Amino acid sequence: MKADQFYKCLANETRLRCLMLLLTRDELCVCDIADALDASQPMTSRHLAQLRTCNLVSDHRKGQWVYYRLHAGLQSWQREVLATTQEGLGTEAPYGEDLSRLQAIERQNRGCC
Amino acid sequence: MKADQFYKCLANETRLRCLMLLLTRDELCVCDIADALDASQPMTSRHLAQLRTCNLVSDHRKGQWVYYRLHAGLQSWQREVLATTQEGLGTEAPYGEDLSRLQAIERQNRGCC
DNA sequence: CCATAATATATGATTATTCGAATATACAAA
DNA sequence: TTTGTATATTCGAATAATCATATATTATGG
Repeated sequence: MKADQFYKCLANETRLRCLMLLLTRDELCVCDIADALDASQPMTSRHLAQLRTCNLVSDHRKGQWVYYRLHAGLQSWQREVLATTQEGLGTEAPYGEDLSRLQAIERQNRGCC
Repeated sequence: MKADQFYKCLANETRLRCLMLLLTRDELCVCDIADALDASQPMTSRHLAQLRTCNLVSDHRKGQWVYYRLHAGLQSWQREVLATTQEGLGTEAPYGEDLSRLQAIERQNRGCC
């Protein structure tokens, strides 16, 4: 993938928020991501699909849920860029809040969604 | 600056090429950048102006030339992202070629432009 | 099979980005 | 002041991205 294409994927707050969340977990289902972002399901799905198309994330269905994770084939410098971003952003809005909401969701969910 | 805004600046090959070149030098004038990129002067200028507006680079005039450099106020994680990108891209096209052309230009220039 | 939940995609409107071409400005040297 | 070189800006057209809404699709439970 070309570098500017990679950065185009990061150049949208919704997608960046998805990626920051995925960086903290092995995998996440769409509904939890949407809830954590406090965003609509279609919007969340569309941006995840775009990340999938660009091979930044991969997905797999488990029953009625679809789980996304960072793509295993990400180049190491790309993964490093994402990690650096997360450290740099720290608990800044809205990224910190997303993580708090995700944790609250996970406490509620004794299963999923 | 918001993170997605930062990445919007990197999401264009011309701007990314400019930044990669600036990362290797203390400062560069517009004409040398344009020549190194083998791009038109207006296009180079427009993208540098955009980077300036977003505070990724700063400029100063020295006689008839305008020099650009990475902005001193860049957050450290942003500078790290740029450095990681450069390492990751290595000598990939067109970034490697840009640097070769720049070096050729610098050998010719006993002064500037 | 039916109803429902989770997810994906399509549609249409709006806005943003990009580029080339043309023009403008700033400075230097003659 | 004129000429030339360096740089910036503006304009219009083409393309791309974004969002909200509506509709499909897929799987689960009854």
